[in-house]
Amino acid sequence: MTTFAPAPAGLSIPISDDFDLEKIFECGQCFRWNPLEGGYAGVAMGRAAAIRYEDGVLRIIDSFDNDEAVWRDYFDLGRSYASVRDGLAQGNYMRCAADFGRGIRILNQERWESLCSFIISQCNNIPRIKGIVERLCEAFGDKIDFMGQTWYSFPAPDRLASLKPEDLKHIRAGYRAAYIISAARAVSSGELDLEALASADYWTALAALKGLEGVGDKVANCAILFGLRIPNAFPIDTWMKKALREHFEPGFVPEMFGDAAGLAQQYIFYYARSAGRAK
DNA sequence: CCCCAGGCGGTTG
DNA sequence: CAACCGCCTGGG
Repeated sequence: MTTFAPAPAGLSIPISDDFDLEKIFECGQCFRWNPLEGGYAGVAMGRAAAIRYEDGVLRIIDSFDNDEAVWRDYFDLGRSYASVRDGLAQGNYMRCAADFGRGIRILNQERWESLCSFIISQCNNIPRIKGIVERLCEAFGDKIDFMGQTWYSFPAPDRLASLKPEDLKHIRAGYRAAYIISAARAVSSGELDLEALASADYWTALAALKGLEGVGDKVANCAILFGLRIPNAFPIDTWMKKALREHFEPGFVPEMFGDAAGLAQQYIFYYARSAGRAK
């Protein structure tokens, strides 16, 4: 410990790759970030944080230790998105989608939070998903004091495993409450090892996750892409179905994108959804 | 009132 | 196999 080096107030990380904070937080991959003063504020990895991006510099101040490595990993800064995007921009439709989604990055989110959040997402709209997730965190997460406010971490599976569906009544998750608890129990007991699955191959992870109640192809692929960080997962929801039907050959398989499939999915999804909303 | 919203699981033809 | 339907809840 040196006496002359003041503790940094926060992080300043210069970025030269694709990076658009609004697209990253609004493209539907995460549910706990909200706009604040030209940037975003929220909670990830047990840290409340305020984040902004201006003039090519990512500025972060968090409630814990401002560990640059943690946030570099979260924003996937070790991967060059510009070059992957360039490779995906083939054919008119994919070129448009990739251009439109330029700046999206796939966040490396916590495994359990990602799985649980996408269980909640099924047959639901984003404002309501965010509401349910926030109520879940307020009720069962740990308090975090930050910027004069109280924030809450995402509750660990152990915390939820002992609950009964009635205990989640006020969360207003509806029929998904039972799914949340049974998934929490599977993770908490070690029956489902998310850490191990992260180093497994895609098909192994898919089969294991689909063994959970209330987890089918869509939810499993989201958890694999965003939580297990397996890059070739390809979640197909109603928007993706429509886009694939209208703009791809009937014999399309996501494997044709290889390890860039997950990012391709994000570009297609973000593009299709924005077009659908504009109508 | 109806319908839909980033599904899943069980049943039926 | 495909098609259908109920499930909780909230918003348009």
